[in-house]
Amino acid sequence: MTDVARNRRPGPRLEEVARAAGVSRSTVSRVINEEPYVSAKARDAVHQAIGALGYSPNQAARTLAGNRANCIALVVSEQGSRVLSDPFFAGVLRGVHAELAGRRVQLVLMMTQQDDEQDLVGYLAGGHVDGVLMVSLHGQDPLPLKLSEAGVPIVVGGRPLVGDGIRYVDSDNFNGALEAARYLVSTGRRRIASIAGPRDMAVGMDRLNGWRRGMAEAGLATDLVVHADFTPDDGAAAMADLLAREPDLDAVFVAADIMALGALRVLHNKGRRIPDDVAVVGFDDLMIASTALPPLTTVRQDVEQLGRTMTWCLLGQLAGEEGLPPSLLLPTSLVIRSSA
Amino acid sequence: MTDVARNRRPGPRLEEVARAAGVSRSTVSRVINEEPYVSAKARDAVHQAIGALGYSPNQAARTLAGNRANCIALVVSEQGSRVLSDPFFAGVLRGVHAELAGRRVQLVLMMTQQDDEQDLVGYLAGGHVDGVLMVSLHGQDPLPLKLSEAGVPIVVGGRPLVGDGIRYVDSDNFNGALEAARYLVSTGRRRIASIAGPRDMAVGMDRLNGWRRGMAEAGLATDLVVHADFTPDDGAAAMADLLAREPDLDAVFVAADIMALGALRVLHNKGRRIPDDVAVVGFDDLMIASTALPPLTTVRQDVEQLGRTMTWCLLGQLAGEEGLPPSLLLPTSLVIRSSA
DNA sequence: CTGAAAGCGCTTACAG
DNA sequence: CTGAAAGCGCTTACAG
Repeated sequence: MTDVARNRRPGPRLEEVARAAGVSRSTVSRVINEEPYVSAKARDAVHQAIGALGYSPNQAARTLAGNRANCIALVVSEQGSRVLSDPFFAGVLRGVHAELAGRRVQLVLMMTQQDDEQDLVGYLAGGHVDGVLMVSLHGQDPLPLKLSEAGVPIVVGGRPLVGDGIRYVDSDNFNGALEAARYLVSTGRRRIASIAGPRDMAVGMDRLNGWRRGMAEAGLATDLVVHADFTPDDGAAAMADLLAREPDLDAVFVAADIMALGALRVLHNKGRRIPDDVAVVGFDDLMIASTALPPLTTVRQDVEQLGRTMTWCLLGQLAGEEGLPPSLLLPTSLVIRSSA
Repeated sequence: MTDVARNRRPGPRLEEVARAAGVSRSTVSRVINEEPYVSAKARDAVHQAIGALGYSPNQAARTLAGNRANCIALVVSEQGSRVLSDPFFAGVLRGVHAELAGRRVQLVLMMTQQDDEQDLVGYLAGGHVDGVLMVSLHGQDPLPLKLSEAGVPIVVGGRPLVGDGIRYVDSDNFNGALEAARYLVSTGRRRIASIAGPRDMAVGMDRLNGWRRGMAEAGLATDLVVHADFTPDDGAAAMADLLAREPDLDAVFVAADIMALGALRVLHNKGRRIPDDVAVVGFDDLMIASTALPPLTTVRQDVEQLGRTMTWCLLGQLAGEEGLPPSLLLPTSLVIRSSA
């Protein structure tokens, strides 16, 4: 602390750019913020000065003066802290980042804990961020609604189960599951089970309903359903359960690849040939789907695109754009491999 | 823009806290920053006022006035944009976040692109962040060295191959691989191969060298080595290669679970029983290790702890703590399942 | 232990 | 299209 200069942020200031370009600070600011009503001559001079000096604006000062945070938060509602290793989250993050590239918007990552939710709402509503992207694996999460009520612009990844007006982007889980069901029917399967996701998650219910619709179209029964968590072990337990109830089932639609992994193991251990005896279709198209034994037929969702679209929606909202869709569903596609 | 009040950050200011507590702004600031030389009476009054008003300080103003960013960057050097879905990255991120909890330090996520590296160095060295955590999967990456030379405090996750003075935290890959090798030897294996990682990554070389040392200890040959990328397909190709060269190999140490997945598939397809004919040991202990067929014996590294430790190192450095270790290796442990 | 005052580096009406 | 000036909300020597 003896050397004050060392504590000072290095680099030129807007002031110096103005001097070098022969204009006022106001004009430099306008150029930087790409405002209209700047002469081409002034603009060029400023750009050149910025380049020559290597100027980069102080974000804190911009935020303080502009009453804009230049920052959005990605909030992950953490269930047992396993979210981050989820490929879904990773894909969304990748998409968010890609969409933000080149914009002067920073991404701050926040995770909710059970106890600090009120703090988090206070923080996010307190102007530290301009808007919020949220990935909530748990549909009942009250946080999106609270933030929305607090006036924070928010876009949720995955349909929330509570809060009607909340903008979200999701994969079209219903139609993805419907397509999977139709495919199984088209290949001659008749006794088709489903390992569904949790009841408190929209993704679980939407995929279940899509499968149900497909069964109904074909006049097939929908009694063979077991709900399970999105883990291999739960998928395995569910598969064992289904086989005990109906040894003659000839297909199973598993609402997530990660559960399908467990289901494949159980089918293999019980001596069922895949797909000869039992056809298996998963959902998500994780990397592990293609390396499973046998390679898994599955419904592909593009989670990176989901992240990009969420970000696009939020930025549009922040820019005051008109006519943005309230919510969006992204198409899925069936990837046929060996398991069905 | 007609309603100016709407554009103003909501909530009370430090000024109001000072008034409510009956002290000056300076004193409130000191309390907030936990500085010494504040009377207990003043401290209590301030805390009470903060609570009553629901005050939360404006980070931008703190940053601007304090010449401190209150923010660290997590930089991910992106190779083909597949990094984010890597469980390694996810675990590190979780650890970083956990270690940051409760501190008034924000985490900004940045990804390097090929073309903007100079911009990134400029940005990170420009005082926008106080320090940098970096996860570079590619050991030759010049970025850590450049940042270090630019005076940016940095801690790297995973040993960098260039830049001697750079502080890093890594798992003890050498000893983990050594333990794996010793275990295979102890179970009577004699013709032991290894699928090694890429040569340009420290993690690849360290695990290879650990295995070599274990072989040397037992007087066994180290000729059966194939280098491969950390993907299931590359692991599969490497396994096929090894079997072609030495049909009688009785064990293989695979330097990453994700490659082991492919190796298991090839061994299975070629009719080798695991572990009866060929024992397989992986590295990492990913979730997929326990659900592989058969469940994979592997060397566990605690990547979340890696993230926590990186963060701890960086924060200590920023706080000017003395006697911090230059770099750290975290212990690994062998997890014995069915494959070996 | 405490307060008055300067200053961090921008943006933004306002007046021209 | 442009500039002078006020102000964003804090921190930090400085003086006491």
